[in-house]
Amino acid sequence: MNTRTERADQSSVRRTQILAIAARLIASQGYSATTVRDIADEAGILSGSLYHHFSSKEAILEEILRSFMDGLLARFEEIASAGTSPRETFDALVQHSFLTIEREPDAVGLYQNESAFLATQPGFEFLQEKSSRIEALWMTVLREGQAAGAFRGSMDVGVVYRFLRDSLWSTVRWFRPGGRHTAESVSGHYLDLFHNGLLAD
Amino acid sequence: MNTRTERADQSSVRRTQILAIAARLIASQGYSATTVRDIADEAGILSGSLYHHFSSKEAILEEILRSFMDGLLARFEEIASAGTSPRETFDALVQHSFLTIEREPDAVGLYQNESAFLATQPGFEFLQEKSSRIEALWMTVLREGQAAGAFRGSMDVGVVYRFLRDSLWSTVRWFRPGGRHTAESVSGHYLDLFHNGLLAD
Amino acid sequence: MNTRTERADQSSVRRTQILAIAARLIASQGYSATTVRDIADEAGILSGSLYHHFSSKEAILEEILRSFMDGLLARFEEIASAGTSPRETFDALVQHSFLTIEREPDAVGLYQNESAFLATQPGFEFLQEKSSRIEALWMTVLREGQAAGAFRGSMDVGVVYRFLRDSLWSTVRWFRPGGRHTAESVSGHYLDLFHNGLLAD
Amino acid sequence: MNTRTERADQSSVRRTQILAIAARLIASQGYSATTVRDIADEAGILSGSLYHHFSSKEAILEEILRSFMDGLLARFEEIASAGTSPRETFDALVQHSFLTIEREPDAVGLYQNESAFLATQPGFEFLQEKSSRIEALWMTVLREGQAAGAFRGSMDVGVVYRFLRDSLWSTVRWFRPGGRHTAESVSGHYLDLFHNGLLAD
DNA sequence: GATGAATGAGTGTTCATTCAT
DNA sequence: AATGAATGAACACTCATTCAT
Repeated sequence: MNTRTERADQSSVRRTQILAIAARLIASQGYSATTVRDIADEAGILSGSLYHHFSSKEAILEEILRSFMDGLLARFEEIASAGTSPRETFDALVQHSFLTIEREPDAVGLYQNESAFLATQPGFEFLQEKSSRIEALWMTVLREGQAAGAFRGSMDVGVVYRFLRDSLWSTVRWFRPGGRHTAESVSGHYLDLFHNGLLAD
Repeated sequence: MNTRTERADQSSVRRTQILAIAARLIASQGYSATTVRDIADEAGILSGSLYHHFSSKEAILEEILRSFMDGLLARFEEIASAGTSPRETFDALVQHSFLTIEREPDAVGLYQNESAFLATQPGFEFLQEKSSRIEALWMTVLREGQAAGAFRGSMDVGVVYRFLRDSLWSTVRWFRPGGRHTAESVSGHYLDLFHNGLLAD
Repeated sequence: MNTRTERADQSSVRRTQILAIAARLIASQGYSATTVRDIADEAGILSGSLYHHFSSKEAILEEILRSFMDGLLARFEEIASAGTSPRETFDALVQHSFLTIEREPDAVGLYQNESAFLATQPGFEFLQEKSSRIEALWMTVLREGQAAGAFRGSMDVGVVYRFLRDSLWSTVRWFRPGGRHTAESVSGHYLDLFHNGLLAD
Repeated sequence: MNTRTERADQSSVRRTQILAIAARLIASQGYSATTVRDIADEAGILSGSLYHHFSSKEAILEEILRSFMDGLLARFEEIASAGTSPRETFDALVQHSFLTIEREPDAVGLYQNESAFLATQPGFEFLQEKSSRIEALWMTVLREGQAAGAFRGSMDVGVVYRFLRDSLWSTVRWFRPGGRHTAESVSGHYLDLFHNGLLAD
């Protein structure tokens, strides 16, 4: 590996470190309560030095969200196009979601807290677009499941999707890696509840 | 009604107006992105004049959250002590929750966005305390339902509660009064899903 | 005079003070080398307090230039429409210009230093417009003077105007009120030179 | 030519390029509004790399001004000591000045905009000194012209010099090489006006 | 109860400059 | 001769808060 490549890699490493730090702080304090000085302090540099790597505070936020959404959508699309039955696909989508919460809790938390407001802001239109595509993908699975007789046909799929989605992603607030739960165990509880409901019999 | 009472009432009216404005702004933009000037502008006064009504920006936030939590807990306790069956109690709790979202969407939204971070801040310990009591109340209903054979006994009540709670309150993000849904219709969808689950048969 | 009027006047007084301070500093150091702290320091307030009176540093600059240009153009138009002979009008324009330099040397100096660059900047289009109208007004006087046989007909009026204008307004760099020269004496020298030229006979 | 000399020449070429770029940017935007990054960008290098050629931003400015002033004064001295008549000398000084504006508009423009402020700054005393010598040289020509009966004796030579100088050098703001005017044509207009004045007869 | 002027701390960002590589 | 990461000071501007009027 030559010197130029090493340097580019180091640069990439530095950027990635900063993005991780920023994601953590923004996820826990909120975007506007997190200062660039907070981020720089944790990165061990001065706040002005951040601008060597990123053009603005907002650009950091955008990069975190964009790469999170891109990765998530890509993986969801793989799962949806795997040719499995609607119920199997649904279960796999759920399992991957909990895996994502386990692996990237900061990006998930940040998205949960900030995306509603950001989606309307210039430069963040991609949030709307990606989440629409994710919604369409889940809705398709639910509708196909109804058509195939796997899911109850009487439900309003649009409303059900929202209940499922919110219940799933809100998990990030209490399910943190290293605690009592794993992605797998939470997935299990989630699927049991949403498959069968609360009622006995 | 004497002059003193009238004045106190006017003051109270003004306070209530300001609290409503603040709740709306904070719910939509977040606490730290909402300035006291934003609030004052909407109230038609100068920002400094807010301090005749409230001692600080934080005090406004606290008052909104405290009265919201107090009211909610009080009503939940009424419902829980009505002597109905666990399933009836559960359904009533759900219905009242959606009614609360319909009536006080700003307080609910604000609570959803800010409470996680605030709960650890000095002066906001009451958030932790009230929400613990609410949690205990719901958990009791769920456990009693299991004991009575109404709810499936195999579920982890703690995890189920979180799924139920998050799904329910997150509704505030898409169910706004005056839209396609009413508290009643959303309640219906919610109870159908959580009672019976997704799966057919 | 009631309290409200007094206060509005004080406010106006404060603004005027700040504008005068800013004009002086910007005229001597340049706009971008003059900081809002420089201005605030001289005004005896903190830099942030300037924003109670003006929305931005640029707004201060704009207000100085706009009121200067408006006043100058208005007076020039009065002079040009007084019905005097071309030569009398010309002399009066010159005399008023030197009077302006004597009375508002900071605005004149600031205009000399910054207007060329600013004229192309958004929000400062008025500079171009006003100076075009001033140019048209002088050119008319010069052309009428040629037509009337008062001024030599062989000269290129456009070029001559520029020589006259630059020589006149550049005076601000060395003719400061309170020095060896007065507006009247400098006017005399200027008119003698430009009327009769350098050459003897 | 040996390697060392070649290298020094390359270095010299690079320096000259950078000086030309800097002169152009500073002339059009002003010194403090021109960043070292602006200069480096146009030179195709990073801003830090400028410091291999110049010790500071100020050193660039100084070098531009010093070489401009040295060249101008040297040429003026040649003209003044050519033994021609005062009027011929005067005309030659004017002609050379316009030639200088045509050849080095950036240095001239930069000097016009910045020298008044810079002259008082440490490290730029040479500006004062050179311009004093230039002034003395022109004043001598004017006085000798008066003594010889070529120029009118009634004029205040000090004031006249300033009018002549400002009118001449301000030309840089509107006379740019490649436009409608040449140094020669502008010289002609200038000399006609200042020789003979505006008035007919 | 409200104004308007001001404070003082802090915000995101820019800049000339340094230096190991 | 140039890079790229960093510095440290400064910048324009914002904010919650205070207080005399």
